[in-house]
Amino acid sequence: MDVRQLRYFIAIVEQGSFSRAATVLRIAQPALSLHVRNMEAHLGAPLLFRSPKGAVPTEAGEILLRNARIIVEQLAITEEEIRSNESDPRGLVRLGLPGTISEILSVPLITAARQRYPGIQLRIAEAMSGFVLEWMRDARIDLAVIYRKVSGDGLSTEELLEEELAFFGPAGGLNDGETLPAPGTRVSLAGVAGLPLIVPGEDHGLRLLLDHHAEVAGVDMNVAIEVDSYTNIKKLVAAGFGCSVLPLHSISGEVAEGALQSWTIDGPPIRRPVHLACSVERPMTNAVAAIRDFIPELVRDLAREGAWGGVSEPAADCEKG
Amino acid sequence: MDVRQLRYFIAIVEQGSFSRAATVLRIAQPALSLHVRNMEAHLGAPLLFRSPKGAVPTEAGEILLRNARIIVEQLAITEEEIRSNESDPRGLVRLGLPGTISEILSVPLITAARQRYPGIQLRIAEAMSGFVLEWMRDARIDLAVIYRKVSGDGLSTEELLEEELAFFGPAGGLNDGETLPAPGTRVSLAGVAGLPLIVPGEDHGLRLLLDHHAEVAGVDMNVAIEVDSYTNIKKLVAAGFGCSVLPLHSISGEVAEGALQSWTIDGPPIRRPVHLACSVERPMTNAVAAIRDFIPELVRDLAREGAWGGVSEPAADCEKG
DNA sequence: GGTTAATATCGCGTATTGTTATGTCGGGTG
DNA sequence: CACCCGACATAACAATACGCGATATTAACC
Repeated sequence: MDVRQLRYFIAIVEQGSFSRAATVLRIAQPALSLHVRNMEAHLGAPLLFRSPKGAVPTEAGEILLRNARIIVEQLAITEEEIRSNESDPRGLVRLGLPGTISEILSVPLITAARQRYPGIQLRIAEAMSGFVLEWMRDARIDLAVIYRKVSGDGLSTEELLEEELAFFGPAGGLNDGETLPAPGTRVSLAGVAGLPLIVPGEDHGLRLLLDHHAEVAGVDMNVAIEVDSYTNIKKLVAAGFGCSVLPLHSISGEVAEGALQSWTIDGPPIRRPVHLACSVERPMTNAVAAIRDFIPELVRDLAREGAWGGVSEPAADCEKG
Repeated sequence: MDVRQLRYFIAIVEQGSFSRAATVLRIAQPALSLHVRNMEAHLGAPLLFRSPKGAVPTEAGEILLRNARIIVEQLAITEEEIRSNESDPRGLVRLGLPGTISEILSVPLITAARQRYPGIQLRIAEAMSGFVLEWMRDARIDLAVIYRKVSGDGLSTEELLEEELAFFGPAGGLNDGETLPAPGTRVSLAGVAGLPLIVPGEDHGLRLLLDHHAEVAGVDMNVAIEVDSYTNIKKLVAAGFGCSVLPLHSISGEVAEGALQSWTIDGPPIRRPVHLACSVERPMTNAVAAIRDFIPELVRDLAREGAWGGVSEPAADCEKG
């Protein structure tokens, strides 16, 4: 049996007549005769009692009618459910962020997402870029913001922007008396590499980036302290134990407060891309897809407002489907 | 959406692959591609996540799958329900019978019907033929056994048999001393009309029949007592207050017990047809139809066994559908 | 880099579905 | 009582959908 036949049957019973149902259904009356006849043949029982005044359901017809209504209704509900799920996604979205990104993105994202997608529950996990990527591979999170482009391995990334890293030091000068560059001047990598540096450990993306730039520039870095936390790096720098390199936006607060001072690095700027990663091998819930599409928008807005120190809005290259 | 598409979709998900589902469904794989694509276009959402390893449902697909299973199941249940209802009718069947018929038919009918159609509940109402017909018109009963042929008025009748009426009197002779015919002899209507008669009132089918026969034979009936109950007629006759005319079978018990004696009426036999009436304008439940078809069979069997004094098995003429 | 195994696309034949025209049957009406 | 009308049934034909086979495309695997 076919739902179309069920619909037709319901219409006939509701109209009490083949011909009236035909006009309502905008088809010709013989089509209904045929359909009912086929159904009756299929079920081996008369469904409608025809009379010159119209048609009324037989006992079998009553049974069919009762069930047909349920089935047709169920179908409509199903379509509605799917459609509403498309237009108004709901469910949990787990997002992994590195600390510096979280610091600037978490609050705007949560507030904006809650407003735009009330049905979506965001769970943000904060960790270093490497861990975030690992979680992503383990499917412990649905989306990740990381500092590298990843392709293959079931992941796909979309570049959000490129952050420019800034060299910064304590506003009050270094504890060991070494002189810092004059405020507002441009500094060269070679000129500051000799200052005591507070940087993350060697398996960190930022450290690798700095090492790479130092190598290209042919200078040795004077690594004074290795700390695996952006907050602690900033605190140690503010306390005068050395200088460091971090995204501009993550130190702008302390700079404004007068705890830190920063210099623009001369020569090739040290930049790192910020990517949004999503799984390409698992089907994504609509909630995840909504957030995935929402984050780049939000980041663009933040960058435009100047809230994000980064630059360069790249073209999207994340396969979305 | 179409149930066929739902079935196909379920098969694809269960098989985890378009092509495997195609072989299971015994259709070509491109057909499945098309169907899924149509469904996705219709719903405005991807349903399956295709990969070189097969296909898994997306979020929308999961919703659809869950509902599709229910719908397909519901359809199967519906068909099953209708079919089982056809093969094993159940429900209430209200049957109206005149007293003399009930006396012979009720017990065999109830026992036989209960065995053959365990799902059917028989409710037998007993009343004089005229009342039974009235109930039938008021749709207070589904089937009626009556003594006349009825056509039109939304009713249709099937003749079950023709009862032959017998003249009978008290075995011990009449109270007033009038002489009864010799046992075993044939009597003429004219010869017995003068005896005191105990008959039903004038609006009774049996009384009308007797009046008609008396008129045709040109004799006057000596109506001694009018009683509207077959049982009471028999009791009064047995008590010697007069003679009467009733169907042979309804007095055979008392004749055998020696309470009554009966004579065959010479000349044109007094007969009345027994009809089974059913509504032709209301659709009949299968239970009613089953009993309607069952009663003639049973009556035939009873007549064959001799349990029914009637004769003449007519051809069925009741429209059955 | 070729092979394999999966889905997507295309063109065509056929079966299903719907339409128009006509038939049949009952009931109501002059 | 004949007539007409309204309702369902039937038949021949047209449009659409469906399924098939061949082939393209893609990603994974060796």
